[in-house]
Amino acid sequence: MTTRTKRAARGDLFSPECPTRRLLDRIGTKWTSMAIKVLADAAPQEVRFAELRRRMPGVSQKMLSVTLHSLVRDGLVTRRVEPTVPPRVHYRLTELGLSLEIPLAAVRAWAERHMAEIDRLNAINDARPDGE
Amino acid sequence: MTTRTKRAARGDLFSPECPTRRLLDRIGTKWTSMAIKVLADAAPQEVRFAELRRRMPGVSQKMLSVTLHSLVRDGLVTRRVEPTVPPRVHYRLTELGLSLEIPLAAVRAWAERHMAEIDRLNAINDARPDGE
DNA sequence: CCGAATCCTTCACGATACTG
DNA sequence: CAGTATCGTGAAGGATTCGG
Repeated sequence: MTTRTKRAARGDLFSPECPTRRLLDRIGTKWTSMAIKVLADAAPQEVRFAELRRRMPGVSQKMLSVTLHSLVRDGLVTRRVEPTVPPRVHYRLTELGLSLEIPLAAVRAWAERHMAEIDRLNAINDARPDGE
Repeated sequence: MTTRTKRAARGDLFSPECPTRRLLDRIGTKWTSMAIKVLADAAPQEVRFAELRRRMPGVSQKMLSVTLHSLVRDGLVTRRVEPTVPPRVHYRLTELGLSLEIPLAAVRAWAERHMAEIDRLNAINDARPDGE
C-alpha cells in the first residue's frame, strides 16, 4: 500500500485521492444527483428506465444510461432486467444510495435557501468590478 | 419573468436552472470545497494567499487564484489587500460561506465513512462484469 | 425498450512565462 | 507576493446512429 493510499484511507482531505474529492467528482456530474433524488423519492419502489427519463427533463438517453451504470458500478443503485422482448430495466437505490440521499438533501436545502442570494451578490460584484 | 425562472425560483430540481445543480457546479470544481474547508478551519481568522496555497497541496497558483476570485464573486469569501509592497492579500469566509460549510461537512462525513465501500464495490463489479 | 458506438464541442485544469 | 495571459490536453456531455 502506497503512502498516498494510506492517507486516502484515513480520509485525508489533502490527499489527491481524498474521498471527499472523489465523491464530489461523482455527484458533481450533471445528472447523478438528480437521478439519486428521483430514485430516492420513489424508494423503495423500482423505477423503469423510460420513467426515470420522463422524470428527468433534458437528460439524453445516452447520459441517463451512462449515469445509471456508473451508479450501479458504485453500488448505489441496483439494476434488474426483465427478460422480455423488448426488455424492461428497473432501477432502485441500494441502502448505500439511500444513505447518500441524506447529505445530498442537506446540500439541496442549502441551495434552495441561498442560491438566490448568491445570484444577487454576483450581480452586485459584476456591476462594481473593484472595491468601490 | 419566464416560466423557467419561476420554476428555478421555487427551487424546482428539474429546471435547467435548478439551484442544486448550480451549487454542485460550484462545489464540484476541483479546489473549491478544499478552499472552503481550509478557510472554515481558520475562521474567523483571515488566511493569506501563500498560506492557503501551503495548506492545499497540489493546487497551482493560477487555480487557487481562479477559485478564490470565484468564491469572492459569489459572496462566500472576502478579500482584503494590504497596500504594501509586495502586497499581502487576506481571505476569509463570509457568514454565507460559513453556512455552506455545514452541508459540505455532511458530504465530507459521508465520503469518509463510505468511499472505501464504494471502492470495494467497484472492484467487485469490475471483476464480474455481468450478473454471475 | 434499452443501450452501445461514434463524432464533435466545450470547458476545467495544468504548465509556463510574465507583471506591479 | 499575488495575479494575469497564453497555450495545450483531457474529459464531460450532447446529437446521432445502430443493435439486440
